[in-house]
Amino acid sequence: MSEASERRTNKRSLIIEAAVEVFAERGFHQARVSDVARRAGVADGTIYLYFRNKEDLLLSIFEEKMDILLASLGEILEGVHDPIERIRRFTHFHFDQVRVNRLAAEVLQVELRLSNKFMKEYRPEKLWSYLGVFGQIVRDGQAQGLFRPNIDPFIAMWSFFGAMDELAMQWVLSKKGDRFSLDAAAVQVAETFIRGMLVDDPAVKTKNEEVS
Amino acid sequence: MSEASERRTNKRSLIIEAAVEVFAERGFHQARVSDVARRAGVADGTIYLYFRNKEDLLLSIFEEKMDILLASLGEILEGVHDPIERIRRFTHFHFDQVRVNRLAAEVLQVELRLSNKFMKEYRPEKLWSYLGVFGQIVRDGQAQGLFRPNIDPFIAMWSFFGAMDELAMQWVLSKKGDRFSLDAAAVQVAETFIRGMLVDDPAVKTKNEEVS
Amino acid sequence: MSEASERRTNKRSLIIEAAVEVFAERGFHQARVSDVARRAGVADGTIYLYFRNKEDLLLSIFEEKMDILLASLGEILEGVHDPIERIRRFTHFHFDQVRVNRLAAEVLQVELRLSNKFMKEYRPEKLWSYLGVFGQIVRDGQAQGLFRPNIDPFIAMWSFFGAMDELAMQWVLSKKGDRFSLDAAAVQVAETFIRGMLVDDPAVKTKNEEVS
Amino acid sequence: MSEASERRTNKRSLIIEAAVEVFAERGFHQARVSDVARRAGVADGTIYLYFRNKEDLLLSIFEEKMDILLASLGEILEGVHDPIERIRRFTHFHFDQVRVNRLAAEVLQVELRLSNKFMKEYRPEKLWSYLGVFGQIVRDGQAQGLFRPNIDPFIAMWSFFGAMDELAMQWVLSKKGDRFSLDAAAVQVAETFIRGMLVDDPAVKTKNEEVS
DNA sequence: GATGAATGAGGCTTCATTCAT
DNA sequence: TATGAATGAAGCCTCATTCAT
Repeated sequence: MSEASERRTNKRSLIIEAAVEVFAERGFHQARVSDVARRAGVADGTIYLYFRNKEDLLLSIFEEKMDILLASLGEILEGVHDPIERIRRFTHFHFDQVRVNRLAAEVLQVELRLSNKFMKEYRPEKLWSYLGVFGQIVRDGQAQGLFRPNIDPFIAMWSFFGAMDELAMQWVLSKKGDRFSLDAAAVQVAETFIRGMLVDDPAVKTKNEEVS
Repeated sequence: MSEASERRTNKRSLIIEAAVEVFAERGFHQARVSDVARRAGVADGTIYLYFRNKEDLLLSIFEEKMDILLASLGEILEGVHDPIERIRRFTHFHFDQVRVNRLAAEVLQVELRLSNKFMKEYRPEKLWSYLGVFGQIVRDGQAQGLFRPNIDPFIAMWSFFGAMDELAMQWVLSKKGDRFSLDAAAVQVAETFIRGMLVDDPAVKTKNEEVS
Repeated sequence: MSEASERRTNKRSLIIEAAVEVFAERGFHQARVSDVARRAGVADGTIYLYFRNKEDLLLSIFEEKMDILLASLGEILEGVHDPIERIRRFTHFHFDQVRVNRLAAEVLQVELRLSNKFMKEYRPEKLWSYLGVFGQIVRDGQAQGLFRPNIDPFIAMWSFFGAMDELAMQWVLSKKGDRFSLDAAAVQVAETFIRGMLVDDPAVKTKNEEVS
Repeated sequence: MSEASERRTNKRSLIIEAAVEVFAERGFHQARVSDVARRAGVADGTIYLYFRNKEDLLLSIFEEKMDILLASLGEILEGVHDPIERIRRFTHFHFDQVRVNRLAAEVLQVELRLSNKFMKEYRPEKLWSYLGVFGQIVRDGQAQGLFRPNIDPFIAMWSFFGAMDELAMQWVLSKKGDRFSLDAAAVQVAETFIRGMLVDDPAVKTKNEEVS
């Protein structure tokens, strides 16, 4: 990477990280662009060299974080072929990310939804890719006779995401995370969805790690 | 005074219904109070005789619709004691409401989240009551030995809600609802969560109505 | 006129007159909308109840003043049928207006031209009506055999306006109007254009009032 | 170094020509300095090596073009002593320039007026020199007994310029120049002003070339 | 209760200009 | 000379809310 493009990347990252912090603290609508600029240590106008407008900055946080998420998810699932195990890893990975990247999670969970553009116009293709991984696991599981064939992978995928997302939201909103642990949430979501999709033949449930 | 004419003169209801339409069309932040006033056929100032401010109007929609929802849910579950059956009825009821009251659903799904106050300060106690019904079903099921004791009802309740909510959101956002039917979603969510929470003993799965 | 509409008209006029003063003093681009508001004794936002934006305010000054100008020109020319006399009256009327309404003239002369919209997009139909009167005088004069038939009324009209306009501009820019008197300008422009358009036959020049 | 390659390396000329184009296309206020830089193929900052600021660039166009205009006008009038013929040549020369250098004309006509500094502070001395030629013609004509002595050369000069300028503006604004030809305008302006200023004695009108 | 004209705070964004390289 | 990334001042406009009628 050349020095020029590195500086460019650095400044962009600087602003993204500042925006994550400021948006998480004050909320997207309450946050002023100049707050983000001050936090990033740049002039107000500099932000507009890297982002079209304030909303683009929010969406860019999403894109940026989803890129990282997608890459990391790939690594986590690499070499794991059993659909059941893949679901467990996916779930734990997702909640781990929420914990590790709490501020970003807060922005994505809470603030991104404030954006009309995001909810109604923006096509979150990166999110679709992310969830598409789950959809494929379901289809693979069905092909292997693990999951019931009348499960609609599309419905499964969105209900799985909705469950995790809502729990993440509740965890983020309860600032202290004191209602429940993310680990407990991960275990319960994974086991519920796995069991919920399994065929009735109990023979397959051999690798169940859950203590029940 | 007939119910129809009462509604006619009931400015508050007029405004609520107008707000539901306008918020659904333009989004909460994009919608102007004067838009709501024009749609309701009242003056801007009149809105402030019934609601403290724009946000109060949004929250009032929520409260109003939740009151109806809570009452209706009570009727639906009345006389039904089997936890499994109660979950099935709850799920179908929820998605039915989304379909029947599509605009209100859109406002609740999409727009309520736009309100900072709602997400960070407002305590949606009506929503908690609504979901608390589910939490109680889980506890009842556990008491009856139907559901695994290590299921955390709190986590179960929010993941259940998140799953339904996200599916409703996807259904609403796909303006034509052509990706999947709400009925299919209702069946799948109910069966997944029921099976997902059941104890391992297969003896209990006698009343499974699902075609699998 | 009802009380309501009168108040509306009054506030609108108040703003127009304030804008004429402020634009004349500071120039259109230098003037702030809040300057106009303060001068008019209204809130900033009130201006936007009557005008779409700052530029619309400038164009509205033009429209408003041209309406008055057009009406007054009609009165001045009423009952005067001789084309030569009509040109003299037109010319004197125009320069009289510049003198009497100096601020408005300054805005129209100097500031209106700052508006790209005016110069390139806006169709100044009121100005065309105003000049059209001159064009008709030329055609009438030609029909009466007074003015040379190869005079193009369109060219005559715009060169006549250009001559008056530039002199008005020079008079306005020389803040003291000390280079020349508007009366002298009126006489000279009128006589130059009249003589410039007359047929060669000297017989017609009987009514020349100019002292030469 | 050939003239072509000199121009190639003469950044100043490159920038001037780029500015003429960009200002003509978008207008002075709408044009961005970076637009001019891009068109000229230089960096934004380079412009400030040759011009103090954006306005200086505009005024430099004016100075540059007026220098050429003044020199050319001198050549055109060289050896022509008859005031009437000099006016004719002046007029045709002016409109020829408008036609030949349409973009520059547009900038001078329309955009120069956009500069507050030009209208209110800047002394367009080159323009005064240009018009001073006309003023001198008038005085010469008066000295020769051709033009009426009560013609004020200052008023004559500005009304002459205003007439030409407004016609040029109308021609430029009617993008196709289809309302009238510049030749017709030149003839009519010249003849109108000549006849308009002549003494009453018809004996002098011997060289009238106009077809009337 | 009802009206709707008036209010006025507040912030996103542009773009001419600078200056370290 | 040349670059172009960075600067940061400055102001138009929106729209929720008020209050005199």
